[in-house]
Amino acid sequence: MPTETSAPVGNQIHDQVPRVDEALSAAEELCATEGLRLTPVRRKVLEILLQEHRAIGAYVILDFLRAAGFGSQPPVVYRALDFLVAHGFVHKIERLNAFVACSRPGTAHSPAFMICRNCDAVAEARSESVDGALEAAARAAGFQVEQTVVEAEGVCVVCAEKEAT
Amino acid sequence: MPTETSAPVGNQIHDQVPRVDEALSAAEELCATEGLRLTPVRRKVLEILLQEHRAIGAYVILDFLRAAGFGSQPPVVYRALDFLVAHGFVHKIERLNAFVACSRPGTAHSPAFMICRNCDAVAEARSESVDGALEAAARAAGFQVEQTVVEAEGVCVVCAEKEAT
DNA sequence: GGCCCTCATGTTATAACGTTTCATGCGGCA
DNA sequence: TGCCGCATGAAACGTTATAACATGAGGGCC
Repeated sequence: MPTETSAPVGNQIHDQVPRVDEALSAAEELCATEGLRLTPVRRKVLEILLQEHRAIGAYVILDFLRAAGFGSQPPVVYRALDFLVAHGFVHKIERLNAFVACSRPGTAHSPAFMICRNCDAVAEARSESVDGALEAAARAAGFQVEQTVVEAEGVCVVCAEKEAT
Repeated sequence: MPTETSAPVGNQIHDQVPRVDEALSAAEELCATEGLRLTPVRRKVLEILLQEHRAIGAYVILDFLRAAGFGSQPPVVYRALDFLVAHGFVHKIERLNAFVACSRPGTAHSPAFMICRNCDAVAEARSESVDGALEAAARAAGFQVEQTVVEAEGVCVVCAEKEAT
């Protein structure tokens, strides 16, 4: 199975659509075993993010919710996002003030992201070594790390090829 | 000379006030040699951030500017911040949507930050090893990194001691 | 001097992101 | 049945950031 870091970033956008249902089912199971409630709004928000497969803003999600007949006030989407982020189904991309579905839910991880400035694709990479380096620097400063934000902005393979022409 | 990573995070807040003028002069020199214009607004914004020595929001800076007789509309402060960030005098802390003076201007670096969730102290750490790890992960994904955001949120030494009591 | 060009600033308005607050409803449980 | 905890609905507001257009200061050039 290819990891996020070994697959070219730009290509991840393809080949994902049929997996949305699968990912939703997995999320439901995960919630069931952990006593969490994947309510209709939460489920819908996760579905939207899985379908987009890129980082989108809260108000874009809100538009989708409205179209699907859910409440359309900001707290609706932010509450759902709070839940999904807290339980690892979704990540926030701080650089973009946007949200993306987690590509490996259920596994504890503090991910690193590669953000293409051209096509907005966001790839989630494993970041063990990054976290290790960060943790070492923190320890030297007497700092206790609780959460990390690691985001790289640049150009994905696909867009780099286009720019080269 | 102690580096940012070897000094305890919470302590950095002290012992910095007398250096504001010094840092401002250094910035002026740097601009002179590079053909950049450190205009009054830009200089004032940098001075404000140097005095605060912690991350503050754009609208807080704007309040200071207003009090100092400068324009008080958002674009005034955002334009100054754009300049200062672009030329490495100031960093944006994405996690906080706030800005902090660079502790090592003039030296090319993509810093890592330690943010205390209790006292809001922000320490700038060197991140060579973090960047290296990130760069390696990116290369494996065919991704060209242009900029990085590395921020750790947690508890600084001083606050950890207080919490322990 | 007069002209033009560039860059910085001033100002109005608006977009985008996020929270507070209070009310409503629904399921579990004593 | 009443109570409680949690999720939702909705109104209002607060915060962060940008677009768009006008004004002005300085520098080079004829």
